[in-house]
Amino acid sequence: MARPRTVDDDALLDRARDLFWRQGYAATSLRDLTDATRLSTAALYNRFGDKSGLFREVLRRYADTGLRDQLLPGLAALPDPRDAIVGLFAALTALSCSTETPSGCLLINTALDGAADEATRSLVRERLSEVEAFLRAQLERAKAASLLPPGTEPSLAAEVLFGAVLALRVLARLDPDPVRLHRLVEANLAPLGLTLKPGA
Amino acid sequence: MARPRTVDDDALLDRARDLFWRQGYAATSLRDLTDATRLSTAALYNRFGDKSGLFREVLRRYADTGLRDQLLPGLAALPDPRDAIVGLFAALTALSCSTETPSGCLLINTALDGAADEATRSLVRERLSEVEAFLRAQLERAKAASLLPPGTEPSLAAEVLFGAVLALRVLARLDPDPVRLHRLVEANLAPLGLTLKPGA
DNA sequence: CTTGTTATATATCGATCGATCTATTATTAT
DNA sequence: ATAATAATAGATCGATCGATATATAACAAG
Repeated sequence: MARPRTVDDDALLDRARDLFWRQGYAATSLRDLTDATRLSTAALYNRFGDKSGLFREVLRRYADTGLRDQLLPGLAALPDPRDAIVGLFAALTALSCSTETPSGCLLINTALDGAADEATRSLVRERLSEVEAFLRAQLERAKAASLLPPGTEPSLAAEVLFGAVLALRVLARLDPDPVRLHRLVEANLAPLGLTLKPGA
Repeated sequence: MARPRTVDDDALLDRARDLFWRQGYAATSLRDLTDATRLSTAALYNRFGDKSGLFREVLRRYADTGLRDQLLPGLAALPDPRDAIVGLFAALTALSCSTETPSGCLLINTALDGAADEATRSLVRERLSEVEAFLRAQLERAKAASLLPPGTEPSLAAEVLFGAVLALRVLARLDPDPVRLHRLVEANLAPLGLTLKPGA
């Protein structure tokens, strides 16, 4: 019983996401956002309250569509937990090497952005911790099935692999050399007897 | 043959550094900078050209005083290259755990800041690559002296350890838990037979 | 003391920032 | 048809942004 929206949230948030991703939060102006979304500031504020609220919605969608809804559940359903771990790194490496998307990870960029308010930082921590939780769960599955080198501690190994994720995503923005990124990932997977290469 | 400066560059850049470090480049205004330095915008522009020029000078001093001038040369002079590597991680871990300094690394924060111009990004890459070069040099020294596990490739190990540095510094801002940071560093040093603990 | 040079402060520039007010449009429910 | 509701555009708000023009202050060299 109201006027219908001319731009749906998904398309709107995707366009805003690309701006925030490339330029950062502070460097992306309302003017940039209205130009990209073809919507007035009034319309944006009616939906999201303010710029920070829009940004948080962008972050949520970024994390949800990128990880929570698609990638992680699919990987967790794999019979072999080692494939789940390798699959995550394969996806993140491919994303880091892609030229169609801005380099680096929007969540990690935001984690290092000192201008982010506490609500935003909290959201970032929550979503990034889901990645580590995924790794820990798969490593525990793998350990229970004796698929890991003896003495491997799932919780500690998950922290180390999560660190590898952070390094990968930072390096993707710092020096996006696909060869180097692959080398880094392989070196971090090797101690667990894992590799990106499918037939090895 | 000219009017003397009322504030020396070192003190000025230190105060500006703390602002950029905590808030980021875009979120730090000229007003913030003039308040902190007790200098007018005209004086700042006379010295540094513009805000970006001031920021680059801050970055240079940050990298020089933190790494190039003091830490790395002292470590490189140690007789045992393993002590040099461990010493670097000990210093970075202590810095990451300190509450007297803003969390995280200004260079890495800037690397992920999409608003940085190319001159700034180039400076960041150059200074961070010095860290990896240091690690590579020490690992080569160690390999030559047969101080590393057999088969260790210095260049690859340096990339992995540099990744650990990135992860450490990101995690310091994301979740600055000293216990966790130490655990991460130890886990990354262990494969090379190294440890932070001096008597082990 | 004068001249030249540099550092600084004050005042202010136009532009742009995020945000809001008012009015209008498009829809559903009655 | 009419009323109620929500979405949007257009205009504009005061504040603040980075930057600059002008004038003054403090020193060294002659």
